Amino acid sequence: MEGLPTLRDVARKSGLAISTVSAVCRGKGAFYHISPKTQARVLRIAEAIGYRPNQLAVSLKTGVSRFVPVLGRTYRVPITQERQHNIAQLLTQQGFQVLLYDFHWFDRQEKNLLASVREIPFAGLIVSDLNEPRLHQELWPLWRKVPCILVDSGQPAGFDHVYLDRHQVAYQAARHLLQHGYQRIVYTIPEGRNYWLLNERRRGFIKAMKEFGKTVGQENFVWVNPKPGCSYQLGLEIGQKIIRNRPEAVMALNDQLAIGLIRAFSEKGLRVPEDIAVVGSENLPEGQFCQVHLTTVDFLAEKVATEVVNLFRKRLAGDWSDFPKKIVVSPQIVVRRSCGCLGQKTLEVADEKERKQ
Amino acid sequence: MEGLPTLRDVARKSGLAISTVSAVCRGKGAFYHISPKTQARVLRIAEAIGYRPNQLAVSLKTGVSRFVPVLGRTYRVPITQERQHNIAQLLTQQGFQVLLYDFHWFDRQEKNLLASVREIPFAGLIVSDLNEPRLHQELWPLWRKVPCILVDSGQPAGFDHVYLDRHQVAYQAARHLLQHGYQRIVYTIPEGRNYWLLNERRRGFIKAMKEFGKTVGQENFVWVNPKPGCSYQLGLEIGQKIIRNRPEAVMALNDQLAIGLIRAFSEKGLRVPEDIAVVGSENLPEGQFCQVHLTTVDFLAEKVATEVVNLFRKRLAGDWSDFPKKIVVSPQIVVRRSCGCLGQKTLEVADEKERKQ
DNA sequence: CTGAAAGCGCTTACAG
DNA sequence: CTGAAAGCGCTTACAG
Repeated sequence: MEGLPTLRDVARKSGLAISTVSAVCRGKGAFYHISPKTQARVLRIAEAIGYRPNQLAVSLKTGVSRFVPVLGRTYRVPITQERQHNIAQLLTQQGFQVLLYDFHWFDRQEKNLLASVREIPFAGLIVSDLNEPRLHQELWPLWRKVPCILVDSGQPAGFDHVYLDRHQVAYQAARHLLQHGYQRIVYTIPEGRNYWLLNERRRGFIKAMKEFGKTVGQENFVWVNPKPGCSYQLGLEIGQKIIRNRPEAVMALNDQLAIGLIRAFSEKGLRVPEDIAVVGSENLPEGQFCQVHLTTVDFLAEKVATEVVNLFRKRLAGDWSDFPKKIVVSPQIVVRRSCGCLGQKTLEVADEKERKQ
Repeated sequence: MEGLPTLRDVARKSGLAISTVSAVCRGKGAFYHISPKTQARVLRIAEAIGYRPNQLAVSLKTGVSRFVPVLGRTYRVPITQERQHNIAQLLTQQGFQVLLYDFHWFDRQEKNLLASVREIPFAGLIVSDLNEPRLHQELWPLWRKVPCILVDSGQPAGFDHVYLDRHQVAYQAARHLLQHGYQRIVYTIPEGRNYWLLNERRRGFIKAMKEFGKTVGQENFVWVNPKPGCSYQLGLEIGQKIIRNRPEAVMALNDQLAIGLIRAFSEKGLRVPEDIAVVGSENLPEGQFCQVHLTTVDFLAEKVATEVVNLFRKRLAGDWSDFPKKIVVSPQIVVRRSCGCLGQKTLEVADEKERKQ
């Protein structure tokens, strides 16, 4: 830190007062009627010695911070990485300083994380993937009328929340399968976990099944225990087990798991989608490039990120009129080959027919 | 930011002077002979009103910053994400505030990135994946006797540099193939790029080939154009093309590409490794779980991250005795099934035999 | 048009 | 043991 040029250095070099130089550097030269000649000289000197305002001092003085901690759970989870990346990019491009934290670094010590975050005055907070309601409480001491946007985080009371509609994820996938005549459908779902976004998936699945006159029981779920970075292999393992029960279609928790499933089925001589269909969710790039191109439900990370940052800026601008707000982003099914449909157009026609019957 | 409790609030509540409270909060109570009773009272009050020292003010006053910008190129590149994650975790756990930047956000406007970084006084800098020598120059104005550790970044003059040995990556992979009798080996290498780490790979490849009495020509390279997130499919495409020339073994630029290759070969009825061998590099989790478990060269992201952070802290502690230092981390071959070896032990025996001949 | 002065929240000698 | 004072680098009325 030592030796960075300061406003005083520029003032001394230019023979002007600090306040004059400050005004020019902030672009307020015209406002203070400082002559263009003087302004140009100041700017030239500042440039020459490499002066940049010290944001720490600026923040301290003005009480306005540009720091935005972005907390999430991204380790080896491509879809959350993608979203986090998009959020950070938007914030950075808009002049914020992004402090990135991963819950994975703290391992059940989220309090340490939050304590560390509290030491720097921030413009606001973005918190993703916080499913445990008890942790929502922890956020309160951090949060004093400064924007705090939760993302994909259960049902936080008294917080703005932007999330991707998991009910729709499951509903769209199941409906798509049912429309194509698949009857015995199973859904791979993490076991022993019970958070809201997951329940939403279950509910969406059940709703679609009911609409097609089917009941849902234990036999429609396959309990899995996903670990970061290993979804693909989990799909392989689960796929081998599932085969015994001969379902007609599988809804995978995510794309990597789906790709693993497809692999497992092929190895056992089953054809996808003729013998068994697979639908993923997330829409990662690899889904376009596996052996059977994956039909999946796009999580629209970029759209979610945009909504998050827009809401964040709205709050920062002082508009709390609709607080607390829920923004629900609807996912979008992407039809490729893994469930035997013929393309979106054809699908819609089939859909129409079905309704008329 | 408004309304955060300050030292003054604690002082007023406790009826003590600000400096006394400050001493206690910094754990310097004993040093100043402040009575335990007083200390306990101060701490209790601070806790009660949720006081935390404002790091911006602390930095400004002491001239010591805990901010560490970590720059890199991680978008949809699992291996750099892994390394970045490890570095950020170590730094955060050691009390630094990590500012994460991705070159991808700036798209040829790295100057904007650096300008933004310069506005906050930092403890030091970690810069990864900066292969263009012209950009090394840009770092100089940022860097005034504050640690700046480059990672996997070409051959920066006058900077500390920690990198994974790409020469070894290619050498180990090629040698492994040659030891198993594979003759016609091709290496998939990005085309139209010419940076040092890539050249190191070429050199390592050539060295191994020479050691086995083989010459290397254009026919030993397959030029590819990798895009983030699409390596898997690139492998599929390239695999289909490569088949025409019937090589016996392929060294893939990375694991995802390797997995794609294996897929492509299988689809054409070639058996891996009986008909054609594939070696990856990076050692991502998925390599353990693809159809043929991938033999690959581990990039040891965690080890690299540890070296980076250790060197960073050494510099921060004022020890510049060995500056500028190069730390070269050697990768490690991970033998699985995709090149037909029988396991590390057997391999080494084969190796010995070969040398004796 | 320009400059002197106060103060953001803290730490650090230094005086009592 | 405790407190008054200066100052980190900046911004912002306000006086000239």
